[in-house]
Amino acid sequence: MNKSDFFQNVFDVTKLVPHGRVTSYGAIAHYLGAKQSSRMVGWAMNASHKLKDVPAHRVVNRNGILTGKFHFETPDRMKELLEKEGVKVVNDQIVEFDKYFWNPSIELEFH
DNA sequence: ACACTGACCACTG
DNA sequence: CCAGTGGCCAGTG
Repeated sequence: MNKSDFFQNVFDVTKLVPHGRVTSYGAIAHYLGAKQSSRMVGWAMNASHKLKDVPAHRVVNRNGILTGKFHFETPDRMKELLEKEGVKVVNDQIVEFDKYFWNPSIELEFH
């Protein structure tokens, strides 16, 4: 996997996050075999602004905090999108994050 | 070419 | 337990 593939894979995995579920930067990085490149996942999200079909709002940090909210059109946009999908957000943090967490390393595992 | 910055995370002492 | 730190690497000045 080369570098540009990494970015593309980040987008692909993000698109696979089911409606009403969320995942984390680290989980995506880990799934792609680069768990220490979670920062790059965030960077990829930044680049995903142009691609409108990437649900960047379903990607938060490992604590379920909406760290990327200020990169949306408005700071409340991310929360609105999540709550529209049934995910509760209080104080910029996802309530019962464990319940909604979608781990690609498990869900997309090949058997 | 160099230094610094991130929408982060796991490890260490 | 918590603060510090190293790793990752594309972009920017």
